[in-house]
Amino acid sequence: MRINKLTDYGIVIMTKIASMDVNKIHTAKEMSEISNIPLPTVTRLLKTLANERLLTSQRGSQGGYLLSQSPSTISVASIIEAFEGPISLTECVTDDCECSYEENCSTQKPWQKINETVKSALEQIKLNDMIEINQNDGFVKLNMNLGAKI
Amino acid sequence: MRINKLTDYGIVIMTKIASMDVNKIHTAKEMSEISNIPLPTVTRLLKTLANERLLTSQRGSQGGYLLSQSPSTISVASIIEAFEGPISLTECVTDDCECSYEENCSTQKPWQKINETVKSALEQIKLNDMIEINQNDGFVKLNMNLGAKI
DNA sequence: TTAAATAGCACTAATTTGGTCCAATTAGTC
DNA sequence: GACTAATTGGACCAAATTAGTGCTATTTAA
Repeated sequence: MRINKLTDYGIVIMTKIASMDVNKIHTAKEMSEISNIPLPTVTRLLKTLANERLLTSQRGSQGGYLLSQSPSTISVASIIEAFEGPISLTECVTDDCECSYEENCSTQKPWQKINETVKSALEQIKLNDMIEINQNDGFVKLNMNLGAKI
Repeated sequence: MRINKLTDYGIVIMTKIASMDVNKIHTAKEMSEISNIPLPTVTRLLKTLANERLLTSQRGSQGGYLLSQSPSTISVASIIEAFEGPISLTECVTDDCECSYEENCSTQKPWQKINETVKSALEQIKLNDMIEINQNDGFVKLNMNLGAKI
C-alpha cells in the first residue's frame, strides 16, 4: 500500500511547479536541478504528466512545461491517477471484477466503500493545499469532508 | 497505490474466520477450500497472521488457527500492517526519512497528514464492520470520524 | 540553418511479490 | 513410551512489476 516512487516524484515536481510563477515555463533540465531528481527520470515524469493533461507542453527551443490548470483545482488524486490509473486499493473495487476465487466475495463491498473514502480524501487535497501545509508546518485546516460516515 | 495481493487475501481470510464460530479452530486446508485460494498461499497467509499475533496458532495434529482477538477489535489497518509493515503511502512519511533528493522536502509534511488520515480511516474499520457492510449491501453507517479536517 | 527542447519507443537492472518445498512440532493411538 | 499422521514454521526460488536509461525523431525560436 504505497504509491509508486515515480508517482511520488511526480507530486513533488507538480508541487514545485505550482509554487512558482504559474506563467513561467519550465524545462525538464530546470526541474531536475531544482528537485535533484535525475534528468532522465524527470523527463519521463513530465512526459507522463503532459500526456495526462496535467501539464501543457511547448515543444522546440524555449519550450517546456506549464500547469494546465490552477493549483487550486489540481488534486493529488489526479496526479496519482496520471501515473497509476484509477485509484483502487484492491483488484476488486470495480463492479465488473472477475475475481476467480469466489462466487460472491465477502470483501468486495467493504473494499468499495473503503476505496471511495480514500479516493475522496485524495481528491480534496489540491496542489495549493500541499504548498500551504508545507509552509505552515502542517497546521492547516483543509475543509475535508469525508462524509464522516463511511 | 494498491495493497498487495497477499494482503488482500489476508483480509478475505480474516473476514471469513471472523464470520464463523470464533471458538472453532481452522486449518489451512479448510480455509483454502472455503476461499478457493491455493493451499500453499493460504498456508503462508496464516503463518504471517499468526506471527503478527492476529491469529493464535496451534501446532501439531488437530491444530490450526484461531482469532486472537474479537472481530470488533481487529482493524483492517492491523491486517495490512501485518503483511506490509507500517502504513506509509510514501517513503517519506516517517520523520527520519533519509530522502536523498532534497534538503527539506516540500511534500513530506503534506504526505504525513494525508497518510495519517488514510491510516486513521483504516484503523476504524474492524472485521465486524466488514461483515456487516457485506451483509447489508453496503448500506451501513460506520461511525468513522476522520477528523473532518485533515 | 542551428540549437534547444519535447515525444516516443525500447531496453536493462533492480526490487518486490507470489508461490513452493522441506524441516520441526504436536496430538492421538497402539 | 514410541510411532504416526496432521499441521505449523521457516527458508528458498521464480515470476512479475517497477525504476531508471538511452536513443532517435520531431518541433520551434532565434
